[in-house]
Amino acid sequence: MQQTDQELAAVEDPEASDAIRGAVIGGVEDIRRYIEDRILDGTLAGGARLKELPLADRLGVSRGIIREAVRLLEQAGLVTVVHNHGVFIRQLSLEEVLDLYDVRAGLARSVGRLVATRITKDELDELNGLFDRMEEARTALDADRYETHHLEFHERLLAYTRNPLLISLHEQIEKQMRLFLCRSVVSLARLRHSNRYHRLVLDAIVEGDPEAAAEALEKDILHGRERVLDSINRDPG
Amino acid sequence: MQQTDQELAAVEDPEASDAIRGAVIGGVEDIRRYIEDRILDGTLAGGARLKELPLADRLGVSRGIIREAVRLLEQAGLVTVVHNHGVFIRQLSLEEVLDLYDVRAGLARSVGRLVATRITKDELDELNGLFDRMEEARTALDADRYETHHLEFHERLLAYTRNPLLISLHEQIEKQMRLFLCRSVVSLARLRHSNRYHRLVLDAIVEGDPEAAAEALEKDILHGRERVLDSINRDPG
DNA sequence: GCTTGCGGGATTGTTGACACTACTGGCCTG
DNA sequence: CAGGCCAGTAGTGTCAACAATCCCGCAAGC
Repeated sequence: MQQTDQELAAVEDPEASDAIRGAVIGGVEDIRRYIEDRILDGTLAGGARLKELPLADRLGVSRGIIREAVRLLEQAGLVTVVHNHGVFIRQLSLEEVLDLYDVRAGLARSVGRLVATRITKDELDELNGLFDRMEEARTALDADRYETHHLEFHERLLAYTRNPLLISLHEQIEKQMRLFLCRSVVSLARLRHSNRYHRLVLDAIVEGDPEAAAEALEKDILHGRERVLDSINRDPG
Repeated sequence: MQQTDQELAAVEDPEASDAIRGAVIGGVEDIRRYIEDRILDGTLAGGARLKELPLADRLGVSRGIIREAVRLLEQAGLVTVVHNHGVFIRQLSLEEVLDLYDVRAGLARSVGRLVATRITKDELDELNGLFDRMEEARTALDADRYETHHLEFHERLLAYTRNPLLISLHEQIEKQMRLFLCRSVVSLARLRHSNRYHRLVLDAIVEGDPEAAAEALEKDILHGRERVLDSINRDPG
């Protein structure tokens, strides 16, 4: 809405119509989400083949719908389609995972820069509250609760950038990462060191220093990248 | 190829099969490229409606193929699909374009960091050659030739990161940007200032300083963002 | 014994038709 | 004359069937 002087466009405006409808969508998107969920929860393991007919049968829809949903997932990097052969759940090599981290590091930097610029007082309070709860969980060595708050922390951070594309890309990258490690193993070592960068991020935001916030978030991701490398070197395969 | 000790995988390996086939693909991908080209060259203007049946008829394929290609384009952010209403060429608001720049700035940073780390001597020579040719064109005020070399410069830079995901995302972002400004207007002002950051990038790479290279490339993009804002403010609408 | 050619079965690629929805224009009514 | 109702039509959503391709197993030949 709130666009008043742009109605001169001869072309139709999809947004307006979408606002009216929008509620009851159904169809391809549902199927996509179903398959995606099955991939992310490990039901469909990496490398597994996805047969269209059984899946269509199981979900009570036609193969056409499945194929459309698969194209979405292909573009999102969750499956690989081989012509005349089938669709396979994507399996990431170590190299590809490291590539993911490198991309995510850049995105994290944008997140830091934007959040520090755009955050409101209330939102900052929210982040501070989450940080405190993380500290609590950390000192109590409660990995599960720490992880819950940690996820929430990053989710909020992302939302406060107010950049839908950034949010969308970040989610896409994170989904691909989950292809590699279905359940993020929260090591105690990670628990011990993790909050350091979050403190830096919050400090930078309070100071209104976008560069420092960006730096801290980027380093956080690159630190995670090194951790993956280390864990692989220590335990190959 | 060159993967010798990973043949133990019980699951099928789509990559290997893809290498064998791969040459003659045809099908959805061709259709996708056709539509994409028509969008990027302005034949299909932003906001225009894309009717499946005429398009399928024109290209001599069925509507199913079109629909699959459209899903690809939807995920790539080039079209918007409104349920029961149609598919529209995406039209970017100024805000969305600025969001694109913010994301691209982060990606550019990753590019700089990786290139400075991984580039070879020959590749650096290649970049230096391109830079010199850009300087030539710049002093001659030959905007077209400058733009050609400029595009090549960034393309090479991107390739030298050796990060396929980064390359793919960058291309995706750039395609979306072209939705906004079909023909990038090369102003003389831009011509005058543009090579500064490229010099910084090359210097940083020579010095083997990833941080500086990342910084220069990020600033280059953010500079472009400001330029867009200025040009809009100067010439609204 | 190993390779090579060849059906058989399964799965993907593609198509045309049917069902449903939303817009369009005219008509009827107040 | 204005406003709303109602077919008609264009276009999308969905489906089931047909055609093409590939993998697997088997048998024949060297």
